[in-house]
Amino acid sequence: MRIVYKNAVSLCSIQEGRYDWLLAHERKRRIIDYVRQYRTATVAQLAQEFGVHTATIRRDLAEIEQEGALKRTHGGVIMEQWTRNEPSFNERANVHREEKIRIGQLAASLVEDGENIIIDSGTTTLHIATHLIHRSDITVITNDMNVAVELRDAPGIKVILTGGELYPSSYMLNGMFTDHVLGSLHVEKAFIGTPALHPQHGLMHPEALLVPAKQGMIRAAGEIVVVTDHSKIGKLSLHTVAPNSAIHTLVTGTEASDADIRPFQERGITVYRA
Amino acid sequence: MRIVYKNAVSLCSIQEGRYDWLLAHERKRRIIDYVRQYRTATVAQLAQEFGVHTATIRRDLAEIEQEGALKRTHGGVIMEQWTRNEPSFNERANVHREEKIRIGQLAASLVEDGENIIIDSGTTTLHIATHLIHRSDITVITNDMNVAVELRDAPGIKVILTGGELYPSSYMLNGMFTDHVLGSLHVEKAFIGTPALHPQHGLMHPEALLVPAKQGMIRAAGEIVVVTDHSKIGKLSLHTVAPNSAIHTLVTGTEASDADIRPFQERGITVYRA
DNA sequence: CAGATAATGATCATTTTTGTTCATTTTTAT
DNA sequence: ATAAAAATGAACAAAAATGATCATTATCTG
Repeated sequence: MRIVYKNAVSLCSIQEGRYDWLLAHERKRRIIDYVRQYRTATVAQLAQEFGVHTATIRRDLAEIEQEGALKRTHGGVIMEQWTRNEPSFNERANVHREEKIRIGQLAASLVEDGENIIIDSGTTTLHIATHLIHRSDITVITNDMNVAVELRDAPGIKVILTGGELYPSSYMLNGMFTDHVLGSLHVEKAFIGTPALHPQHGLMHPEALLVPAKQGMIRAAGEIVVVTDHSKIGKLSLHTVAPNSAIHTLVTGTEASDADIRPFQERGITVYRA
Repeated sequence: MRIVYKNAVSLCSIQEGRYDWLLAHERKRRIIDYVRQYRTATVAQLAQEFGVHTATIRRDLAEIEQEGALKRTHGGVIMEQWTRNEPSFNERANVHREEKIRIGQLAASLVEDGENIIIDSGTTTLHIATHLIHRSDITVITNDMNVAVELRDAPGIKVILTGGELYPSSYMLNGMFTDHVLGSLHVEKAFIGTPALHPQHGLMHPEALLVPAKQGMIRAAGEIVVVTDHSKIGKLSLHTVAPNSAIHTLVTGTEASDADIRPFQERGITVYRA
């Protein structure tokens, strides 16, 4: 951001039409935006960002905290968190965590500004959401409350949660309403996670209840991107969600071997290893 | 447009060449447009933009504020909408917290095993969910992710989240999908929270976007239970969500006076003070 | 065209906001 | 645990914005 001090008076200093000193009110609003984007900020950072004294930032933060939007700490502010973490969820998330983060980052880079996308429920797909926070003009449809919460404060992102029944002890929505919402939408891309991806049988899943939602996502999207860590490749499971011919792109980790991915490449699927 | 000849022409006005010869009224209209576009503006910005003295802008702003279109602040103006910030969730949750807990507990006791109920989004209604955790054989439909998460691990409770768009910086779902889901359900009871309950006008709400969801909940339920702390009783707001005749039961706190609740009792509404 | 009326610009005392300093508290490193 | 470093809040000074007043300019009316 370009900072122009108030007392630097130049009559015709309209440069690219943006005036760069802020109303106190606007500054407070932007502080909130800033912290929502980056989750945390120091007083010094904010003072520099907005070109004001740290005392001013402290005064602003005191007011903002009073309003309840953010939580102050020594040295800065953080977002008031929704951390009611499920142990089993965390456990799953920590298996191949590094790989999943890389996959999420790469998958997020496949999303272009202005697109509407579907993000499936899952630990890997959640990392896609995390990497979309700073993006703008994107609509995300998801059946995962974690994804929704992750993107809740992202100013450039509109979040639509499919309705449905809360799958026991998870943050995932399923059932008739989910299917109905997905059936009435069309998006550019769908990012689908999976516990089993087989060279012959394609996308598979052990739980029949969850199959229709995934199939609905696949039907609703023009391009299907499957994201999964390397350990799921080659696995079999009970139900076939979709054949490999429905998949356009596969994002996995560098841990996946050439042999793992070759069958998919041969079927015309673009494979990325993050 | 009327032409006004001025002899004092500022350099910037020549360069800009757009806003030089404006009638006062036209200028005011454009100020409003400008602020609508940029969300905020400083007096200095506007003075430069329209080539008039800051005192003139101040006079304009005073009138505009009088008319209610914009909100003045020190140094400039902002859009009213952004000032009249609904207090954040955390802030609201802490106002009358004890009373809301009592209301939630009493309201929860109105739910019988085996029933299907709707729980509206809100801080008071969230306490209803909290008091339902140990109950069994209850289906809860809600448009609030907080309610859903609260009941996520309750073994005896099935949770259905309506779909919809995530209302910015909240945990509330709204929009077409919400309305559709609510339109296809019927439940025994709906627990509705409200920021304004008026003896004559009934259930009111300041935000038009959120009205259809509440109306959908009311239509979907056989019995309407309004839960609200005493401070909301007697308040007016912009939109009428439902007349008092639609309400069957009102749960509020002991803080509510006899005079507060009498009008509702006279209309046949059962009133509980928790 | 002259005078009335309204709008604008300039000045200044007052109020609000921001910057500075410093004693105190909290965090970090030893 | 103790000392050094950093952050904080409070008090005060400086700067900027405001409202009121009054002079000036532009438009309207007869």
